[in-house]
Amino acid sequence: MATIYEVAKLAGVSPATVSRVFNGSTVSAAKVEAVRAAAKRLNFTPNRAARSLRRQESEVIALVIPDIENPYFTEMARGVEDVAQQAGYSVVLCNTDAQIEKEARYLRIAVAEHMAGVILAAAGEHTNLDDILSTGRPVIEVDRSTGYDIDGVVMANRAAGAAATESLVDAGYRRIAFVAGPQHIETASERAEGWRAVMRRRAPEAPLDELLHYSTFQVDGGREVMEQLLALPDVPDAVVAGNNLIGVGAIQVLTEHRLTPPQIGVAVIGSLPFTTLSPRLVTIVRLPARHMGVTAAKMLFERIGGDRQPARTVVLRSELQSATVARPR
Amino acid sequence: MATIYEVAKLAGVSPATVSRVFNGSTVSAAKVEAVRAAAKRLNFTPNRAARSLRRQESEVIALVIPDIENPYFTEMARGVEDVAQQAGYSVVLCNTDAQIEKEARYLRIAVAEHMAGVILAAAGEHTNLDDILSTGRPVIEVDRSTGYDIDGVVMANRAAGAAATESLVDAGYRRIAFVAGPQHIETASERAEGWRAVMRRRAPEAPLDELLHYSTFQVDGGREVMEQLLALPDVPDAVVAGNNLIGVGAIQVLTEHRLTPPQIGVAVIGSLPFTTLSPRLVTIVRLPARHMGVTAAKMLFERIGGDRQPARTVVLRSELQSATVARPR
DNA sequence: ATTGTGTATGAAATCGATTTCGTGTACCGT
DNA sequence: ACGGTACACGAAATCGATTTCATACACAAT
Repeated sequence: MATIYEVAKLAGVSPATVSRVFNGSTVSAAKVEAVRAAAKRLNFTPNRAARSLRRQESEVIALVIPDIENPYFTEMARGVEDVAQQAGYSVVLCNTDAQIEKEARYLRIAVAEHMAGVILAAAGEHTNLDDILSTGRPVIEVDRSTGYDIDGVVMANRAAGAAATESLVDAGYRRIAFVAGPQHIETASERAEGWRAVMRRRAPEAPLDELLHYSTFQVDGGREVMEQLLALPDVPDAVVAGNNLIGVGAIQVLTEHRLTPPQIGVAVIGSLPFTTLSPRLVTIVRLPARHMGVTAAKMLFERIGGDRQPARTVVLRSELQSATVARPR
Repeated sequence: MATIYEVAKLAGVSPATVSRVFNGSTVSAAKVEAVRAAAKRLNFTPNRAARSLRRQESEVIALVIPDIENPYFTEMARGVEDVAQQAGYSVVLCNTDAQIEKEARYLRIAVAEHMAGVILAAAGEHTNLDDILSTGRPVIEVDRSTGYDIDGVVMANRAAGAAATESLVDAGYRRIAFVAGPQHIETASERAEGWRAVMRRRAPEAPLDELLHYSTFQVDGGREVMEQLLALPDVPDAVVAGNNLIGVGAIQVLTEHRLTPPQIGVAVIGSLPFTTLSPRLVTIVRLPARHMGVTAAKMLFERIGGDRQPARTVVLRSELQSATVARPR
């Protein structure tokens, strides 16, 4: 590992000049040439630790997400990664498992490592950003808001919930259950509100309180609630899954019970990238996760670049990827 | 951000003593107490950049994988993350998209950042580890070997390919196609060899050359080859997918053609965590990806801890998660 | 009493890049 | 020709923690 001093000696200049060459300051063409040649010959790469110590900032950003195994978040991570790579930054992926303590630990590390910024999909409702924000480091919230006045990118959750429900109503279903995520997570309750609004308007006879079930945003959560729904005396004729994993769980259970669309209507909020379903049997409301990652990363780099405008929130719209066909009579 | 100097001043000791308190050197009980109190009061966290500059090593490891959106690799990442977190390290996730250039870039960063070590699922066959190994940093290869004499964790690919194939033969299929990944990736060719060996022995009449198809390790690759197979004059009666994503693609196409098991036999090497298939219709040979990550991370930390024994390779066995039922007559 | 063996601790050097400060030179306008 | 401005560039300070080196003291052994 060659240092800037060795390069300087070989090129016959001072270390300061070497630094200037690599950071685009004014250096005469001849010396630039000499430094470049020396650097190449010694296979020089600047020591990032030294740089970030001096600069008080490293070329690393943290992406903090609650579930690394959820394709929704990996798709988002992919978007973040692509933008970061372009900007010459690396991404530290921090999986919090939806636990505040793990999240807090990672946020502390982000500060201690002088990371350039953080993109955060909060683990719960009590995320504390006081410390990190007081250092001036930019934080972008994604998917869920934190209650702080910071930049963010969220999905139009209410609209997504409504679109999913609407599609089932259009197909002729009426007794439509909604399997939401944890009640205290805003993504979950907002999507449920979308469902509720459509139900009130278009299926006013349906007993909403019986049809709404909170769960976890995971496959097992979806399975569990779906089993419960099927055991009900008055089984719903359709179900909206509050996220992709709940959808997977619900459909698994339905398949096991040999109850598949269109016998029962199914709508999922979020994509199912690795399913093997026949398209067009299930309503899928696609959430642009990759785009969310890209947008958040771009905002983050604007802030890193020194942008000081007031905080913004970008709301991304969902898209009907496939719609349930009409219910058989 | 309090520094060690401020803590020292508040505690009435020298910075050296503060450092010693946090790094477990001999300090009198009274001063330990004073330093701890001062540190807590100032909310002191050691500056990682300064530490890694001095120590020539940071508490970060790199996990380099070819496809962050493949659940196989995220499952692995999960295992790595858990072990790293326990050890107090962070994980930088590096997605190479199977491109050597991106991979080389990340490896360069790993060196420049003085990362403590690297876990690498190689992008291709030409990974160059000369530079990073010459720095003495440990590298653990996972899933695919690199040709260097380093620690590694791989799957028993031949056995996995054989088990998948065997299950289909047992179920009564004979004309079993194999959709492999890219020919030059060892994982792909080894699994194909497992298939070939079983076919030779138990279905000697099958035309192996016609039945083996190389593709990409992605959903689209699986779709493409499956379409081709179905267009053949002499359609195979079963298919083995060389990895999870190929399996997804193949099953998607089969579903679209209304050709589902057991009309055609299907075996997949790798899990399909988010499918909604009826269990027991498709053979699934589970690969212990999480365990691979855990094992690799443990090996890495042994090396980071100074272990100098000769390189080891751990081979993990696959497991028959579900077996295709007998072919209908 | 003297030498030896630790232990506790502070002063100062160190890691390697960046950046401030100051000097020297070239070029411009008048 | 002279003051002024800009540029090129080296010396040295700096970022914050770790670590070496040296010192001081306590206690044991001779």
